Amino acid sequence: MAAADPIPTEFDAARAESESLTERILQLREAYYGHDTTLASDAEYDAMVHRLQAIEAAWPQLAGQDSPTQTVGGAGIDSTLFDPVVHAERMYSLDNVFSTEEFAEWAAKVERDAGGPVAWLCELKIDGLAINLRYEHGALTTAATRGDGVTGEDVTENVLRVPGIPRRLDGEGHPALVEVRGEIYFPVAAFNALNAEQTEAGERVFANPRNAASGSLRQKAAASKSAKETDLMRRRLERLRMLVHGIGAWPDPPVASQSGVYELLRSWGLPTSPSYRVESSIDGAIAFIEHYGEHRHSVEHEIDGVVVKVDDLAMHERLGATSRAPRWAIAYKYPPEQVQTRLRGIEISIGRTGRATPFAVLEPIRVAGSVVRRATLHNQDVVREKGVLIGDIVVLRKAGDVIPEVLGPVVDLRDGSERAFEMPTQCPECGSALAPSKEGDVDLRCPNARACPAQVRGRIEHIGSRGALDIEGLGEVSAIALTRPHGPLDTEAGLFDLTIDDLLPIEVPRTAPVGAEGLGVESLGVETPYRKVVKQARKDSPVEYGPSAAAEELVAELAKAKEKDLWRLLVSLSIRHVGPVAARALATHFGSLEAIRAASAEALAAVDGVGPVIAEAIIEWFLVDWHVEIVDRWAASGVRWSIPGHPGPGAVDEAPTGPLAGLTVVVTGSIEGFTREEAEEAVLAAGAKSTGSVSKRTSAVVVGPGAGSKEAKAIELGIPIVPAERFAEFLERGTALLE
DNA sequence: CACCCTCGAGTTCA
DNA sequence: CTCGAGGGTG
Repeated sequence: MAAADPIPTEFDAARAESESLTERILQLREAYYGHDTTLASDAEYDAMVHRLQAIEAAWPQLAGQDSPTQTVGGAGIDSTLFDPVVHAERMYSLDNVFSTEEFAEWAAKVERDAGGPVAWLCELKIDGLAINLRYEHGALTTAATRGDGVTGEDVTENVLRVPGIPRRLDGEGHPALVEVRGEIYFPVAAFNALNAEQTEAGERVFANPRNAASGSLRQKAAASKSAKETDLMRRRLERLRMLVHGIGAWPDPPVASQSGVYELLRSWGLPTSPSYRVESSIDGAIAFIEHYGEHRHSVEHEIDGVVVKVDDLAMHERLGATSRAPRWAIAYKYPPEQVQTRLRGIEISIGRTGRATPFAVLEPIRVAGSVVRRATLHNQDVVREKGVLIGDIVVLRKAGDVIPEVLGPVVDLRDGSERAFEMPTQCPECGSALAPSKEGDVDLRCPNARACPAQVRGRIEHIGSRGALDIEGLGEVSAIALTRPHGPLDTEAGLFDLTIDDLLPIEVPRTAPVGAEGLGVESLGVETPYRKVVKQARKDSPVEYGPSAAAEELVAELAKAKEKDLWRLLVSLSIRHVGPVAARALATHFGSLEAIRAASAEALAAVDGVGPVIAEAIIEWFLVDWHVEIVDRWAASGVRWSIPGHPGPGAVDEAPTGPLAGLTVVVTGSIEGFTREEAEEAVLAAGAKSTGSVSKRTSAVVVGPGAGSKEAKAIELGIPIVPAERFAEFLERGTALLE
């Protein structure tokens, strides 16, 4: 259940502090502006605002539109730019809850006050900018921002450019005065496009759609601006949308419920949300909250929560409001998917191919359910494009809810101490000079493929990985252990010669617990993953050691790996551009490594899926002595470099046969009775190609539980979907099943 | 010359 | 799982 992300206890403290700060700040502000008195020094006031900003940076769900941080400084009312508008009726903000338990408590209290069950109107809380439209006798007279709830800014001129907002209401008999409240927002797609354009133009990106909407609406047309600038501004406004969700300043509307209000607004030609629902129970409302918690991305705009309102308008009257917020509505806030945190530094990691990849070292922060401390920055160009400086507060999100991604800096929070990242010139692991592998390449590489510890470690880990030899017990941890200084391996050449005796002495320093790095805790000792105490007769007699289960397993798995498929062995050589697909094509065509080695560039490039570049990469690979040594030593250890019974190069007709011949199939989600690997093997065995991404060339997508974006993509492209239960049937009958 | 695909990489959790 | 980069294909 995505809705009730477990909230750490610090959250409650942060929330309490932000509430008391908000109250204090608003009091001081009122005293200052309203009564011309000062209850605190400017410095004290500033300190409070800063503290609140810091809390909101760490807990963005606490930063609502009505927070004093949103209405002071930066985004606040600036009378020099926009005329103030006093709302005919105050624009309230909403109280927030952050868990379903809290929501249930609130709702139960409302039902007690109401004396019985209540109908709940549930709607999506859009991450946009609250706007008040004032209609007099059916004609739009002003559009204003929320401001502090009492006074906002006149942004009529800009709002008129937002599509879908009528200047005149449809129908007849409109009240002399009515205020229509709603949210102006950027649809996610338009927001992404806008940020892409900003990046391209060398301008700063917007941290979120709300800032973008606010920035766009608060642009000022000026005679000083060029026609081009004015045009740009218009285009931006035309990408905005509005949804309305309330009325004000109309004492006796001719409807009895909030949902009735929406129908009325819709009949007037105003844009209302298509996704609201009236639920007859608290559980129903919770189900709505949970549903959209899991489908936050299936609507066109960002959702930061759900608003639940009592549907009956008479009840609104009865329940009334506190000084800030009505008692008949509440905002349920989802845990944020975008947060801000400090970029402590940018470091370089060296991959198995020697590629130097910069990654962000972040102040640890919780995003979408896990604590993130690092995020990849891909390469120098990406660092530059994102415009992040070391020391910046950056916006972070989880792309696809999994991979942390730095979106960009919060420029407003810079204090001048930030510094630019400079790409190092030396490999952090072996000190070699980094250089592009060929002219004009963006990526820098460590040239020391043979001895750079990072590269050797990476290659050995790769050999054990699922896409290569799939060796149980050979993952990241054992790759580190095996390649430590004075460890048994200095390249992968000796991998299959490893014996239990080689493994026994391996010692790995115990890693410091998270958070204790650099605290001078040096005496953590070592771990001995491959040996265990067998016996010790008496306390003072010598200890006898024997191999641990991990050691036995690794040796046994290595022995098994020697006879795995030729294509897997090929993949494990880390030849550039030779992954599972190219390796399969090469293996079936040539049948043995010897045949591949003997082949000319033309012969290699003639294989389907192999072109001149891959061919060249293979030929060059075999020209390196220590590469050949890997092949020879593995062969001497019993590695089978050929497909038994293969008739020889080019002899195998590659035209696939079988029920799925000629199809391209994608498998996603979990399929009962198959691992992912097995399912893909089965697809291949049936004569189809198995690929990882859905495109218009895909023939069918096999969808099991847990499928994500790929299923959506398939539906979007109209590609046939095979449910997991019918997978076996599909393998036998092929396309016949699809008709 | 598009467009699609594969490769390579980073990250985090169960 | 997602992205960028760059190779391969129609």
